[in-house]
Amino acid sequence: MKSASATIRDVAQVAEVSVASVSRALNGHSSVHPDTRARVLAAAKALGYVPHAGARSLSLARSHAIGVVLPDLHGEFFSEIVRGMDREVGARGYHLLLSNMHADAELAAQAMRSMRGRVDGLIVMAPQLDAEGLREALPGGVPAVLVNSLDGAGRAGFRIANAEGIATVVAHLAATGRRRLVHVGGPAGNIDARERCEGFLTAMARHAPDIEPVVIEGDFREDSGAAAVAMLRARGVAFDGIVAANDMMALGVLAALREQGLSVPGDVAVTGFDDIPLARYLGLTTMRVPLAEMGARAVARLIDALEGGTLTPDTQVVATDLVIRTTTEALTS
Amino acid sequence: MKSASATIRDVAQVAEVSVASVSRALNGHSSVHPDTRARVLAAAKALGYVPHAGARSLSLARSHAIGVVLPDLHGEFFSEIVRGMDREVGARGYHLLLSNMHADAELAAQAMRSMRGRVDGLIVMAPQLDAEGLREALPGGVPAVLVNSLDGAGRAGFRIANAEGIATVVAHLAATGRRRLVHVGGPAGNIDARERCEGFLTAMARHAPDIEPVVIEGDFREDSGAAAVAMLRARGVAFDGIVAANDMMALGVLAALREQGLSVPGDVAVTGFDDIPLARYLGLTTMRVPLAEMGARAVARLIDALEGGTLTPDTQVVATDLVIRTTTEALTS
DNA sequence: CCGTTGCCTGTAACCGGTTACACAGGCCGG
DNA sequence: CCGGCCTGTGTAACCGGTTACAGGCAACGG
Repeated sequence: MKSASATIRDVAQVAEVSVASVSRALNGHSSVHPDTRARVLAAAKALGYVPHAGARSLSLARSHAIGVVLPDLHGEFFSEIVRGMDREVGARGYHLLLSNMHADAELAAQAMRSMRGRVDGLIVMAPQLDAEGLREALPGGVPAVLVNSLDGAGRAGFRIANAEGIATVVAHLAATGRRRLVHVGGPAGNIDARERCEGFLTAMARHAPDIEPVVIEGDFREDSGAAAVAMLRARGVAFDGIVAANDMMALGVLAALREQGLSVPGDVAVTGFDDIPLARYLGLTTMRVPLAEMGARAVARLIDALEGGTLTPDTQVVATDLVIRTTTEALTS
Repeated sequence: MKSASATIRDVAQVAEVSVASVSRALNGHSSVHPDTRARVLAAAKALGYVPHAGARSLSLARSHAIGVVLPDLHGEFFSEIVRGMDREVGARGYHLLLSNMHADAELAAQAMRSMRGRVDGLIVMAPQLDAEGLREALPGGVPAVLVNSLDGAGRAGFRIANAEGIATVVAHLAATGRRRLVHVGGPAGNIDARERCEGFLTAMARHAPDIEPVVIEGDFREDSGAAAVAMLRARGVAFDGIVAANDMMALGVLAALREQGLSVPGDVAVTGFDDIPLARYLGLTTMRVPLAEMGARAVARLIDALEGGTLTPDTQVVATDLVIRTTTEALTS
């Protein structure tokens, strides 16, 4: 029981061998005499020796940690992704270093820089950064995988099939007889939000060319879904379906509609996007995005590259699945 | 644009000064001539120099990272706590290093050891470890704050006022006329589960001494809540209230009850514990535990200690609040 | 009996920072 | 003119590991 932790030199002294032998013995090198190894192991145990990971990674130029940069941990969207990463990372003997990033590009760059020498690779989720800001923020020498981010300069990455997903949603709603659709979009500047919005407009042009599509900008949070409904009612817009750009806003929409005495799905159908765990409980029809799987795949790809492979600079698209629940049940008219 | 990152010596060479001056200039020491500082800054920018955090922390014996050890990231319980930690840690310029821990004490110890030299302090959430296992697993030299864990050996910690919380729940149910209560408990060996279970029995002894309290063991996950209901029905147990040891099981209970044609709260009242975000959406009456706040406080306490304060080895109790929603509405008989 | 080989071990350099200490030079007062 | 102080800088040790390289020693063949 000592307060100051033992170093490898302490172990060497107790075992009466050199530090080199201690290092070799503890790392399972073959060229160590069994007797020596035993003495070293005994000394290490007696001293309660634990290798200093920082020193080791400095000398090995390998930290066995990967850094995760994300906008925030609010809501289940990022939580799910991180959960998937955590699982994969644990299975492969790595650690996860979290870093929150503000929207500001300069601070984002700072956050990433502060990880150099601390992690072997980076996973960056920066849906709110433009290509320019992202390229500047990304440090030079570190392998990085981008998730839901604009591809600044040919980096490896993952992105969600947003436009296709929204198109599926619109088609589904059209099939159940809804045509006067409103899209509640995400914040300006967010790449997912933009792709989903554009997908909505494209799909509407095909499925309901005679209808003028309505888009209201939200911020991906619950409140803005409710606010969108309030605005629609205030303006007297007629609608029979609301396509929210994510699940949280859809929940706000649901609550607001019910509060206004509108029935779902009787009067209005509602859809979300992401299929966060919460959606299942509320019967929300949504596009399932394999969030945890995407996180795990990002980690796997990064670690594969770190351990000898190469990081091909292409963007992999993760597909989405329509999950039909009660908020879009067919009208029984 | 170089692949190999520049070191401080490269900067020194370009700026034509010594490494000491570079270090001093970049760290804002006062005893640096303005001209020198300017040359250093220019050279650093030209080379795209970013300090190597690993090397720095080795020499400073300070990593500005704190390690978090937890059982898993499933469910919102730990997610919420981590979110609170993340917020606090970001505000104070630290990083969070995550490490999942298996239930096995030996693996848990391994996980903690692997963090030595990588973090300045540890936050340990190990509700499933007994005092013995925890004491063995905890590394010697690292300051640690325990959250929801048995206090192995006078460590600083936080714990939830579980027994008091459950007592409040039982009292609330009794006040609405429910007396035949069933407790669906958490997994054996989990400290929160045990405290909640004991709290339930104690409270029952006071509020309904004539009733034989029923306890069914679950595992804190949704399925086991449903399984508990199935078992109760199979055994023909009569009950008018179910006190689940956490929210997730309460959700399983709710679903199973409705599937069996029982009305909530008409036939049966249901309560959870934790007040995870999900609970609000489902109208679940529960005890609110300030999870994020607890995470933030744990971090704050640890960092305060790291930065000069001392870590007092006492356990702070976080209080819970009863949140009454629809699953325990009073009977209108 | 000697050279070679293979096994094991120790010395010391290195990873990339920080900083104690020494010291050069300019300025001051005596 | 000289000693002391103050400012700014460089040299080198150190943090705690890993490992290239050199070398000691026993066994072995010629």
